[in-house]
Amino acid sequence: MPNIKLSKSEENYLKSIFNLSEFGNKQVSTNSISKILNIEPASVTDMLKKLSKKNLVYHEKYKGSTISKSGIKIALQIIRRHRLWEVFLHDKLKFKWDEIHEIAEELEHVSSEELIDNLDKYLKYPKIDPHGDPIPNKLGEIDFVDKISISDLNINEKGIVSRIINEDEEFFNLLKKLNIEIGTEIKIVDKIEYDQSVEILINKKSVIISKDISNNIKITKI
Amino acid sequence: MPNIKLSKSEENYLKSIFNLSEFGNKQVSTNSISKILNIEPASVTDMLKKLSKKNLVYHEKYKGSTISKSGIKIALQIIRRHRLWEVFLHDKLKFKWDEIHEIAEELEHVSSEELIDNLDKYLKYPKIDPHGDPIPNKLGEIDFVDKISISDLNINEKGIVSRIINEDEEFFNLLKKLNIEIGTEIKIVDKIEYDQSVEILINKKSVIISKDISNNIKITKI
DNA sequence: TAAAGTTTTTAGGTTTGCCTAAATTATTCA
DNA sequence: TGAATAATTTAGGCAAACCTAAAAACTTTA
Repeated sequence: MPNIKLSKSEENYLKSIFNLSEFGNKQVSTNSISKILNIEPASVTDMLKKLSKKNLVYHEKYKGSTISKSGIKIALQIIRRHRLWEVFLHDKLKFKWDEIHEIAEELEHVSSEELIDNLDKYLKYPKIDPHGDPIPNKLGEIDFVDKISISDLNINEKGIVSRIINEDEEFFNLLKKLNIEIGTEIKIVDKIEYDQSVEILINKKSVIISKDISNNIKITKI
Repeated sequence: MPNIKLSKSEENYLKSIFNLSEFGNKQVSTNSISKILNIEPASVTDMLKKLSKKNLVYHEKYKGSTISKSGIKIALQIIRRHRLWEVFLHDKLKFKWDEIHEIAEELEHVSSEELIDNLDKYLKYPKIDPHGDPIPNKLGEIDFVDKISISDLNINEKGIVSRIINEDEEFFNLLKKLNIEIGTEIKIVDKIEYDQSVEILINKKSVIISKDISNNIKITKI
């Protein structure tokens, strides 16, 4: 397969389509891509045609788009680059958890395979990024640890925080206030039926968090 | 001064113009920029107009271009980014001397001031890059060590290799063969009038190098 | 099931950064 | 010094990646 060199735009589209498709399994609407990338639907259609011609997505007029095998492969490489840079920014350059995403968004488009491989080695082949997201290896293989949310636990069950979905600064600050970070152990004290908020125990202190918050915190059951 | 965000192209032009201008002192011809960037003269004219409108260069029709104060400032920041990345690639990621330029050429356009400052700190504020070129600090200040070439030494004088001008792989391989790298001590054995080649002593072995080669190797006299 | 609403596409523009060909200006040198 | 040559600019085009407005196709719902 001739390693096609893609533009930054094309790479961003592929990454978004992959993310929206839930690992290539779902059809993706033109509108959803438009919203995620903040680009008008008409422009998205243009690009879908282009990616379609390159066999990176299948696009059926007025229906939706599916990412192809080779599209997935490329998307995983971009995600790999992104997450490795995040590890570097966080662990080596001491950036805070919520500052790394934007910079990694730029760095991920520097396309030298050797660069990424050497970076990977330098970082000692990390398996997850600072948000707890798994990092694909050189071959695009990725650990699909099917994570559950806090709200999926029952009363008295325990878990370890393993992944934070929302990457906004606001959310980051909230977690800091709650003393929650990756690795934190939590225990479900109570589940409130009314609004599905959850009372949890963190370091022997109990707090009540909303449904929205608990959905954004993935855990490993213990 | 409102921090204008420049495109990759604009940054590359500014960097080239700065380099050709010998630190802002010389007028630069449209043709010389064209040659360095491998872009047709007509396109260079277009860009010069654009940079002129932004007050980054002064451009006089059919005469030449001069880089402005603010142009120099920006150029120095780009050079700073480039050289810091080169140090990172060489020292941390263990890239070879001749592989780093191309990758740094990409990385230098990732424009986060915080990124570069943290990188600088992480690398312990290096003063020179792997080629021996000085790295501007955050303020754009740069050590102007006025280096002399091998050919400037007289017979029996000694020097330490401090900077390699030519960054091509070929030249790199040649230096490897000659056992020359930054820090190597050399002594002038003889200067051949005929073609201005020089006989030098490296690690007790004597070799004759052409004028072109000796011009590309800067040294510090000892 | 047809009208209304939503989604998607088409058509026609814009900007950026490049190109070629031709015109203009500057320089060289006989 | 003026004719040839070289350097530079102008003019007109092109592709990429956006945009808006309008048309077309799908979906919902009364």
